[in-house]
Amino acid sequence: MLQVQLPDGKILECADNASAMDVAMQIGPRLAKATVAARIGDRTVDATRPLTTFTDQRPVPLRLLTDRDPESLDVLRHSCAHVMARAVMRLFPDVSLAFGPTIAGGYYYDFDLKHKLSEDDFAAIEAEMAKIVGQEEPFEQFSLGRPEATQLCSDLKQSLKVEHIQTGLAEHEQLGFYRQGEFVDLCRGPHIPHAGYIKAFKLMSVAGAYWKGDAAGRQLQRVYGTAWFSPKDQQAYLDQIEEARRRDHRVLGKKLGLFHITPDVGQGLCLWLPKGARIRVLLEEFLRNELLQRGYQPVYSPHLGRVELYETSGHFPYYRDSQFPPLFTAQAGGLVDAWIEMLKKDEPLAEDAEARLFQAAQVLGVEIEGFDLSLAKDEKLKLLNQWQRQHERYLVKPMNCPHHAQIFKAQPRSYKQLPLRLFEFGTVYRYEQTGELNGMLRVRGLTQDDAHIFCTDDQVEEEFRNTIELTKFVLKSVGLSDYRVQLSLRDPNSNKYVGSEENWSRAEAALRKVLEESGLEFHAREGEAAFYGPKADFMVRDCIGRQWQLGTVQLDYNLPERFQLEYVGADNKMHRPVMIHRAPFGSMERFCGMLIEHFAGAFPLWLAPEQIRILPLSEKSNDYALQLEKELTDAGFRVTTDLRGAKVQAKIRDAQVELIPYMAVVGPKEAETHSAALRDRLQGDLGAMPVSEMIAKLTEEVRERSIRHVVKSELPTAEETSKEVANEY
RNA sequence: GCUGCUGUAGCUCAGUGGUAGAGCACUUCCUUGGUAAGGAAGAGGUCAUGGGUUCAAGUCCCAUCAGCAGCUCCA
Repeated sequence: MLQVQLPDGKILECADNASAMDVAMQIGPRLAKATVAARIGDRTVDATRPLTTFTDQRPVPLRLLTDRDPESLDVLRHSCAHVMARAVMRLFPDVSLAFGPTIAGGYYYDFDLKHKLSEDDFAAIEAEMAKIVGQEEPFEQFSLGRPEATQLCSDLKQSLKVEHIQTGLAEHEQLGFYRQGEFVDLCRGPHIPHAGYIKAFKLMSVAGAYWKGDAAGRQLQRVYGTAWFSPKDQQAYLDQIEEARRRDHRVLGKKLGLFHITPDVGQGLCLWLPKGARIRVLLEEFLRNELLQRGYQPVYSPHLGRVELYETSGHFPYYRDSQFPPLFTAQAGGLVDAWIEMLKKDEPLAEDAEARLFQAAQVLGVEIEGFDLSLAKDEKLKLLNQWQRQHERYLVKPMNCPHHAQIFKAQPRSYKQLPLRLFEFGTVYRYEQTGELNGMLRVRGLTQDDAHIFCTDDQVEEEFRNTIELTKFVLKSVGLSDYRVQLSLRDPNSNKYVGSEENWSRAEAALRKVLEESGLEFHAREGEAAFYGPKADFMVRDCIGRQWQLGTVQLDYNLPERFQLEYVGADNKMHRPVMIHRAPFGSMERFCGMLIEHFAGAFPLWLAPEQIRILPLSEKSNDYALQLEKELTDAGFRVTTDLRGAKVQAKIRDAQVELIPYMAVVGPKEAETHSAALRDRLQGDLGAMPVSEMIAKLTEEVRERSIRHVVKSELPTAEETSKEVANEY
């Protein structure tokens, strides 16, 4: 007999070869019907295979998973991925399968296929899937040794699977497969008992993807789908996607006149229209006041800096490809620069090509003493670099920190001045890849609410704690309360990082300690750190459950080293300060873009670009309306008056559509009593009230920075999209 | 950067080789109103750009630019 222990501690006696399904049946047929999979320890397993195949532990620690457990959805979706692959294979027999894991909200499967899939194919695939689901065939697991597994995949003409067994799975002695009817797939599982458990599914989109995520590798076609235990759940999911689409900041930004991006200015370069700029100014003023109170000092730095500055900081060599190319004052600068880059590459430059470069350089007035084409590569590089250093080269700044480091260096520093907190809304430019650009969320010119804190080793913890507090305060003020922190640490197996082992360990330990003490939800991730230090990023969830990376705090032991920053300590010796980079908003562009989506364009009163619109009943009341506009403007509000010769209903509708928080309807009655009929965008008519009362009410709402009208997502939010390929080997 | 899709009026879009269209917005006129669209008239286009095929191209082909989705990247 096999002993099984359920979550409530109860022990059941079962047959030696019992499966989770058998256990469920033993408890009750209704439970058995609802059972989808099972959990043994922290592993999700098939409900239909003997428990003894999964564990040697006795009694077996078993938790049955029904369609109500979140883990079950992953199982269902992965099975649905198999169903989809099977359908695709029936329609396109020459298809070669890659991977088909679950992801947040659904699943995908990558195909290598001659036929170019498009959404037009979805109906046929879905129809085939419906047939498969209707047949309710079971998923049957079996294992093979390496040679047999390789042979099987090869017989099935699945070359990608063969490749994967030989490379990615080189360590595995036994390889698992699942069979469903004629469809066999190399797969770790687990799966639902049979396809009939899929009560709702839908193909969502098709896109390109790379084999094993390698941009240099083969391009595959990826079909995304979703699957649910009930059509109702699926509809709720589709509704949420629709809601996200409605909130798209690019659409709202256009509709509400907040910002504009045009190829006439350049890709990824954002124009802030008056109303969008208004929101930004308000946020900047809010933060500036807060920083001044917290002992920060404002600084300004130029948009350009010498290339050498960024060579010193390390940014230029490391990020060269994602920066705008250097600017040269000498005419031939670009040519020499390109020449150097070509020489640096391993493949040798054709001799006549280099001769022509040399000639062109000479035409452009480059004179390099002692240069000869017959010189060794290193010699040539030395002379060309020497020429470059004798001529000015500038970079549009990709980072503010080197400038701020220079401000620190501008005078001798004493420990008494530390911590020195320098802040600037600094605009930086980065040459992001075309495919990455996305409205205001990913741009090529962005303004960071940047600051650098220079402090002693002893102050690091306290300063880091303060920045965490600041970020918490800022997020709270704009009504963002659902967030957690991602602590990004170095990848111990990589050598892309600069700085000593010891500094890294110290920095990582300090961050972890403060985060632990802060009570914030945080999780650590290795390999996500910046090249110069570990960081803590604020991952903020908006009102419909999407996650955004906004504020960031980064520790840096490296830059002070590179810039040779020093201060005089109490011991009259020179010491190296530590630098903390921090930006509670992150970038103004990204933050505002996120806020637009979070509020669906309906900003709270304190941030609304237009707070009140005065609607005169007819032209007869225009004079009073304008008088009221002046009064409200003097009281500090952002007000306009709708003087069009339209009916008040039409004016109301337009103001509603433009998401103006308050309307003030005025007619002869109001003019007589110096009042206004206030209309709340959300609650409707609030009735007439004296102007003084209205000012008091709205002033209070601004002062409190009240947030109303934010919807809360009904759906459980998908856990952050994991990079791991679940369900796959 | 890669793969795929898209580009027609300020906006949203229709137009499948034969005279450039609609709704909204805009302008003017009428209407002077009490909480989500009053009426009429008018103006607005090098059909993204450049080539090509054709008697004829918004429509077919090629290139470029830009946008969208996904991948890859993100100091």
